[in-house]
Amino acid sequence: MSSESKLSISEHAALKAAREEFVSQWGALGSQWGINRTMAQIHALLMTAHQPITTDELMEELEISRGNAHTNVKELIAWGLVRTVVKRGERKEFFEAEKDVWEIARTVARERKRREIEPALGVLRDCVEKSREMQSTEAKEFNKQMRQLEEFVSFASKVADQVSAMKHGFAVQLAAKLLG
Amino acid sequence: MSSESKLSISEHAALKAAREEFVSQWGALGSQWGINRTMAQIHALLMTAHQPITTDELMEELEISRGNAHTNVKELIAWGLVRTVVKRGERKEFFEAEKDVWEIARTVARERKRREIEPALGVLRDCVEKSREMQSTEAKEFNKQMRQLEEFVSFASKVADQVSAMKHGFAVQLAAKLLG
DNA sequence: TAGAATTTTCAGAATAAAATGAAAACGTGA
DNA sequence: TCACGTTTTCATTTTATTCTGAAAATTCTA
Repeated sequence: MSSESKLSISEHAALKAAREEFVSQWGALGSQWGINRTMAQIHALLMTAHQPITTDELMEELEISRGNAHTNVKELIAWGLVRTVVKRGERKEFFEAEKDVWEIARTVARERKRREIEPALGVLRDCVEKSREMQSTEAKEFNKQMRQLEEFVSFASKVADQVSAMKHGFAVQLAAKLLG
Repeated sequence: MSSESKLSISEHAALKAAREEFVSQWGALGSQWGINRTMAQIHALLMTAHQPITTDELMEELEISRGNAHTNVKELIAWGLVRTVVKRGERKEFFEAEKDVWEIARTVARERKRREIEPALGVLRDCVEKSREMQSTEAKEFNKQMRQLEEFVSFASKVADQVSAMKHGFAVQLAAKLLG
């Protein structure tokens, strides 16, 4: 065995270890957000895969059941972060993740806006509306607080729109500006 | 009973209802994030309170136990969103929330950076480091992906810094610009 | 410093979320 | 249409999180 192939072997093992570290840590971080651990792990695995992966491979890599793998892959597809790939001559479905980080950011911005910001805006607008005509000091304070919160969440909503409409190049520019 | 005081009474009830709606919905929204329902509800209650509130009042308003109220108030204090108020002649502690929305945003930006962004950056830097010298195509792909993610999370970190250093007035300007 | 008021802790109970695995449904080629 | 490989569903189990309530610790007052 040549020294080069020895290197290859240890490098292969080290890469596998690094990737496993990423998958596992990313899963832990995900659950600190509202994201379920398995979903985050599957996403991490697919983001760092060099080729599309089947449900069976996910099950094996993460040591999870078929139902779990299936549900979470479908959830990632619903988010728009993963897509199905059909390979000719193969009956199984393969999955691959979007790898472009800015594309991922845009997708997440769009989805979080839809799932989190918009419902919050609804609640706030409702509260503003309900307390609009009230006369007491307390009611006026409440109305003011609700209006301020609404204004802020509305701002967040616009930011999400801007981000999700942002072209890759412009994002890089903006990043450079901010980081410089 | 004058018509004015009748109005007051129904207005009072309507305000109470609106506030309860806000507290309950805000709690539900919070749990969609990584935030526990009770903590979000306490925060909502304190944000819309016209005066500081005791643990016993929280317990009564939200129908929760002392332990629960205590733990979550302390957690809000740890986030920097709530502070203790001592009233002369009172042995009980009172709590009040920061009400300025931009101040809240700055605090949340600072804390989320510390709790979520920085650990993520740690993981990514570790993965970049570990795969830096590897030779195989797969390893190079992995390293590239990790570098791109690191760059992005680093950007998010800078944004968080900017926001948490932002003066109130500047935030309003920026908002106007973006909303216009 | 006793003792009363208040805060804090934490073991156990209750609840919510996630995972399993097997059955059902689906789709395809013979 | 049948048989087989695959995907999907979902009742049940497991795990994780949150909550309770009472005891312990702390703080204040007289």
